[in-house]
Amino acid sequence: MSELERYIQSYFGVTQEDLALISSYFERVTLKKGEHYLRAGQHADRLGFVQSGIVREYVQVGDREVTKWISTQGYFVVDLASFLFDRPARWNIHALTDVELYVIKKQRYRQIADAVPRWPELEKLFIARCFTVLEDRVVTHLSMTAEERYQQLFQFNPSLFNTVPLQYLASMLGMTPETLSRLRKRAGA
Amino acid sequence: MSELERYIQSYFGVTQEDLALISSYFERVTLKKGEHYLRAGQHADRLGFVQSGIVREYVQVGDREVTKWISTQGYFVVDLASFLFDRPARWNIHALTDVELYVIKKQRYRQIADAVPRWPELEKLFIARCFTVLEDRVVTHLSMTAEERYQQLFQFNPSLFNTVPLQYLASMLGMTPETLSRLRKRAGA
DNA sequence: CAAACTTCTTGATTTATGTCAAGCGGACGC
DNA sequence: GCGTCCGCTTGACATAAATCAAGAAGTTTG
Repeated sequence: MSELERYIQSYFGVTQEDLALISSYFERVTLKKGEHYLRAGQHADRLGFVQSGIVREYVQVGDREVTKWISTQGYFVVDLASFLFDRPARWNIHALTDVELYVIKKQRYRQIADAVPRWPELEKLFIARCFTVLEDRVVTHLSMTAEERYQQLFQFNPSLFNTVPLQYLASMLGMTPETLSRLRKRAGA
Repeated sequence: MSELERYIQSYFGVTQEDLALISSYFERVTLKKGEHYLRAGQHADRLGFVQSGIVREYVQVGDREVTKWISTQGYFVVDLASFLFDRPARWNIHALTDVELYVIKKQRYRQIADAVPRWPELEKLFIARCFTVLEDRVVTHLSMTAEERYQQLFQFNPSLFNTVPLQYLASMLGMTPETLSRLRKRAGA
């Protein structure tokens, strides 16, 4: 059972047959460190699942890059607005390490619904979960200081701070690299 | 055609028959100014649609209230995690004016899917739209100053600043009432 | 292996925003 | 109509975080 299948199983709770069917629709894609999987302005016509490696989603704002999210094993990577609504992608998606993905094209993705009748319902629940995670993230920014946001992320996933360049974590937390560096020093002391 | 029907029509593009059917599942509820529609910890077993009036969604954080969103005509109000996943509500939902809602109970809501086969798909797309709006809101907090966030909201919906107490808008924008007051003064001058 | 980049840290300083406190003014009840 | 309350503004000050600049540490490249 691949990581993808394990993930679909745990989140969507489908049968073994459906599981094999769904995962057969994906194809394996590898990215070299530094390679782009998607660039803003393109059409995101495929959905990726991170099997291994680290992927960064960012948006160019003026002369700086704002990291929206870092995806590691078990995350899907996509520009959802582009994928579902055929709009130009807003996010750049970029490999921070060598990456293995399972990827499904939009056209094939649509066929899942035919093969698995409950799929739209499962998919709805999945997206709703993502929505509620983002709701929390917004509240985080409305109610916490930079230090509290750092502490929260560190407690949730300390290993990120070994594996991901700190400048990207700082951006994702909404602070400068200098500030993150100082918070880390303070927390460590 | 009610505002609710117009809204469902424009977003979900269903037939006249489906439209009438769906809207018949809702019932009209009114709230007095200051009344709570939902309190954190309760189970949100109903979904509301704002027909008129202004509704505030907030969360208690320590000794202060953080306003997550202000809903006016055309918005749905619900704690989605509670409604879909039967978890205790995290948001308080509170009438800032007298409010007219159309409300549907979860049990009846489930019946829509039986009556309108395309419903799970439509619902998925609707939630996905909400998700992408929140994605933008997160990026807003990662990349903009308090002043830029104020400008953005003011340009998007200036009338909010006449109709909603500024303290709540300040909270929703992630700043103090004093800061919002000063930004408004500066922008006006 | 050394040079050239990156990335991170650290210090000095500036700026944006928060906090505290006082006062103004409109809305509401009596 | 007058006091009271509530929401907003304003000022003085404190603090968090950004910016600018330099240097250290680690990595990649030739």
